[in-house]
Amino acid sequence: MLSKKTKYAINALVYIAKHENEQPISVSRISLEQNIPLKFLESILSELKNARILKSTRGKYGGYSLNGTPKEIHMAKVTRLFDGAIALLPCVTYDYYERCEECVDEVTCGIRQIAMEIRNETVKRLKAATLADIIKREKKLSK
Amino acid sequence: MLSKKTKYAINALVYIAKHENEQPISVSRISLEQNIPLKFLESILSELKNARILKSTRGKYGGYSLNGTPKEIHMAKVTRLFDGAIALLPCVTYDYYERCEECVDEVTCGIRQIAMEIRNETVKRLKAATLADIIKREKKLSK
DNA sequence: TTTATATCCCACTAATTTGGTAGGAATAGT
DNA sequence: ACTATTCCTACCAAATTAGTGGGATATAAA
Repeated sequence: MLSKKTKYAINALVYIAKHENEQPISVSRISLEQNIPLKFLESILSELKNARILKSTRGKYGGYSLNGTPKEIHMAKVTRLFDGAIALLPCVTYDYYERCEECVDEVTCGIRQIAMEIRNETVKRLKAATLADIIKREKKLSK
Repeated sequence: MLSKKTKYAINALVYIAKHENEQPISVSRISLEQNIPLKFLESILSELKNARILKSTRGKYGGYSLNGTPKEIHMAKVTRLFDGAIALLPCVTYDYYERCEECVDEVTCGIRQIAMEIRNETVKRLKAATLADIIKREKKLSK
């Protein structure tokens, strides 16, 4: 399951992407429109900024805007940022590799391949899920 | 990520399946061979029994044996039992359906379809990952 | 220069989940 | 009776998740 943090982050990003012409957008506005607790959202957007997914402008009329196009920002990156590895096992991740403690022999582990196949599929689809793609899907659905 | 409970469960099931001719197998033996804390394993096998994945024999020379063939028992069932829903969002699960609190409108949600596609793929592969399949893969890998 | 509106930053907390442990009752084979 | 087993209930510690609070800092406009 995606954490609330990740879901909030995606909702906020989609909102910002939808209002690209009005950027930057303040935390308080997103909080109101998307029903996300203000201070929590603040910390989320700050993390997104540190990860260079968003950029910020301080002071009056400041706020956040996308650091990149809606086609470049995708769910895999956001998910990894907040929820860590996407794979089912720590031993089949790029970014967060670790041995399985429980594992007697990694090389002959029967579920490792399976976990790897699932990860590949999942990452592929999450990378394809860019903000642009999500917005396109939403438009199609609201027709 | 799979929880330790799920991984322990799968390891234990694979072990039992591998020793089908010597069944029933005691908790203490599996605990020793698979390096799983005894009391924790006890509770895991008990849950597997309540879910009718294992069956038990009490008393001396008792233990656990598979309730079904190694081809019938698969990772999807075990994962769901211990970790709950497999999907990324609560609104795209069969067994554990719940609205996303964060969601403004489920029908036009752009990431719901994506989550559904990923779930379908993942469940398909986890269902294919039967004990028989896992053991076959292990044999292949140890050659 | 003051004021209003922003982000930034650091510390704290409450609730939930995860990964166990402890102790003893019930059961069955020898 | 003895011994090895599952069964059952309660408890517990650590980690993670989902936040909150308070104030410093920056910037545009009046």
